[in-house]
Amino acid sequence: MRLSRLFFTTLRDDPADADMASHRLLVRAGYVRQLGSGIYSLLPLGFRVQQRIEQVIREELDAIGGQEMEMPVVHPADLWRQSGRYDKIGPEMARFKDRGERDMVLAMTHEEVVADLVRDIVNSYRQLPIIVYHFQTKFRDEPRARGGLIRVREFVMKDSYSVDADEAGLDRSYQLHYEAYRRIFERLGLATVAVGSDVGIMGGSGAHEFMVVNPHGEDTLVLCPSGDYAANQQVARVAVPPPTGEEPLAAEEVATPGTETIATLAAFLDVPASRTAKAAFFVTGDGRLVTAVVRGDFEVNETKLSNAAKAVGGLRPATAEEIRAAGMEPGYGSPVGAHDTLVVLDALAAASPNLVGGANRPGFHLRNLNAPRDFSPDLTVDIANARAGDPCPECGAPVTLAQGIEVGNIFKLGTDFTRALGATYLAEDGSRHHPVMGSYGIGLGRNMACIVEAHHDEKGIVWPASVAPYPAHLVAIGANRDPAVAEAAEGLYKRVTDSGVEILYDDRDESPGVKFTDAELLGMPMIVTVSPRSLAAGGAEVTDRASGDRSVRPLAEVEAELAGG
RNA sequence: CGGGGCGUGGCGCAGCCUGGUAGCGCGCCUGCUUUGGGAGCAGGAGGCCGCCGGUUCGAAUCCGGCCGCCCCGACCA
Repeated sequence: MRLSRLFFTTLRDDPADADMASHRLLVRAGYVRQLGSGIYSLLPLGFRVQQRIEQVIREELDAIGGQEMEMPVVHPADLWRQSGRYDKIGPEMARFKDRGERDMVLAMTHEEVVADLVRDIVNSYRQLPIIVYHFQTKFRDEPRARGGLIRVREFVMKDSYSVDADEAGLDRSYQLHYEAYRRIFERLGLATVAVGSDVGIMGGSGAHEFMVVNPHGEDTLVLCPSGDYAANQQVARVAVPPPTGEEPLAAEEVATPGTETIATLAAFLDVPASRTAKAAFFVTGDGRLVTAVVRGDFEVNETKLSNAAKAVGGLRPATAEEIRAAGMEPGYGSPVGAHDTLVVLDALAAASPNLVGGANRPGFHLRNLNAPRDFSPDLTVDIANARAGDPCPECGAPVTLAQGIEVGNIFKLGTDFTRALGATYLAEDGSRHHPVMGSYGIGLGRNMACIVEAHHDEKGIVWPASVAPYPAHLVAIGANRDPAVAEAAEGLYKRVTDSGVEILYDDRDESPGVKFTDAELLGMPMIVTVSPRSLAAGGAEVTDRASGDRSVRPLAEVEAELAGG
C-alpha cells in the first residue's frame, strides 16, 4: 500500500480528548476516528488490525471445532420476550419499531438466536456437541463510554456458543474455550489473568474473565502473588480464619453519643474497627429490605450480597424511614430486635465474637454482640469486600489489588435459554432434555486498544507481528533526486507485492524526518529504508521497530525475506 | 443520572474577565530552494466562533435555554 494513496492522516499533536496511550496513538497514527461518544470508525489501517485479530481468533476457535456463521444484528423483540430478557435488560439495549409497528431490538448478544436455531435444528444427542461463533457488531447504549476504544457503545465482538448434551459436556466446551482463549491472547501479545467473575444477568453456574492489568481498567482484581487465586473483586472470596476460641461475653449497652460511623465509634470506645460490626441496609428491586452485617473494617460487597440474597432487580440503599420501619436505627443499627428484613451476616463477622454493634437506639451501641445469640441471621455467607493485604483464600499469602480491563469472558450458561425457548433433544435412552449452553465473548476493538497499551513507546505504536496491519514499512528517502533510489524502492515494492505480500510503502514527497517519524508512529514491526546512503552502504537499512536494531542488508536479501512472509 | 471541564479553520490553542466585526503554531495549496530525523523563503486558500433566544447602536465576548464531547462517580457480559 502506497502511503500517498492510503486513506489516513497522521496528527502532530495529541487529540485533546484522548487520555489513554492507546486512544492517543490510534487517533494520531490514523487508525481510528471518533464519530460520537463511544462510536468509532476504523480507518483502513485500523480495519486491517481488526481483521488480523479476527483471524487469530478464527484459527484458534476452528482448532477447537468451532464453526463460523453469522447471526443478525436486528432481532424481533418477541425472541427476547421468550427468554425474559426483554424486560430484564434496561435502556442499554436499543429498541425500535419497524414499519409494521413490530417491536425490534438491536442485539447486544446472541444467546436467544442460538437457542432458537438449536430448537429448530437439533433433535438428537447425536448432533451434539456444537460450537458456533460469529464476528458481529453489537450496540450497547452504555451509560458512559470511556477510554477511547476501551468502553464503546458500538463494537465488533466475537461471540461463540457451545451447545452440549449435559453439564459434563459443557465443562469440556468451557475448558476448550479457556485454553483457546489462553492461546489467543498469547498470540495477540496480551498478558492476561483469568479471574473468576460474576455471572450477572446471564445467570449460569460459572464464569471467568480474561483480564489485562491496566491502571485505566474498570474492574478491580484480587490477585494472589503466588498465583493461587485470582478473582474479580465483585466475587472475590474473603478468607475466614479458624476460630480464636474467644468466649462470648454478656452483651451490654453502652452510651456512644455522636458515633454514627465506624471510625467515630472505634475512636470513641478505643477499639479497633475489626472489633465492631457494621450494618448496611438495602432494598431489593422487588421491595424487600436486606440488612447486611460485616465486620467494621470491611465494606459490604454488593454483588456478593445481591447474589446471596437473590435480589431481584438489584439493590439500592435503604432510606432512613425504611430502616426505622424494620425496628432499626440508622447510625446505630444492628439486626438485634429487627423485623421484616432479610438478615445476611458475613461469614467473617460471624466468626468474630464479641463485636460492638448498634443498639438500635440513637447514641447507644451494644458490646459483645454475638450471633445467633443476639440476633438470628437468615443467611451466613461471605459478603465482605476483599481488601489489599487480606489473606489469599487458597494459600493465605496477602493478596494485592489491581485494575484490569476485560478482554474476554467465558460463561457457563446452563439450560436457562434452551429451557426458556423450549429447545430439547432426545438422549440415547429416549429421554428428552434441554441442551446445556455456554457463551464466550471477545471484543475486537478493545483488544486492539489493549494491544497498543501493551506495545508502544514514546515514538508510537509497536505492533506485534501477529496483528500488525502490514509486516513492513518501506521508506524511500531522496527518491525524487536520485533515480537509483526510486528504482530500488519501486522495484523492491513491486516484487514483494507481486509475490503476494502487502507492505506499506512511503512514496510520499516528504522530508526524511517526517517519514521516519510517521514510520515509528505507525508501528510496523520492520522499517526498511532505501536511500542514497543505504545504497552506497550496500542495500537497504532494516530497522527492527521494537528493539531499534539497524543493519544494512543487500536488497535481494531483504526482498527475499519480505516476499517469504 | 450526580460532580467537574471543554466546544473558536483539518489538528493543537489564544482571544471572552473589561463587548467594537477573529488571531497564533502546525497542517493544506502554488512557486523557488532544500533533502537521513517533524526544512527555508515568498505568495495563497480556509472559520455558521456548537445551536437557539435575549440584552445592546454593536456579541466569539454579557444573560438564559438547549446540544455535543472528555474526565471522576453511579451504572455495566
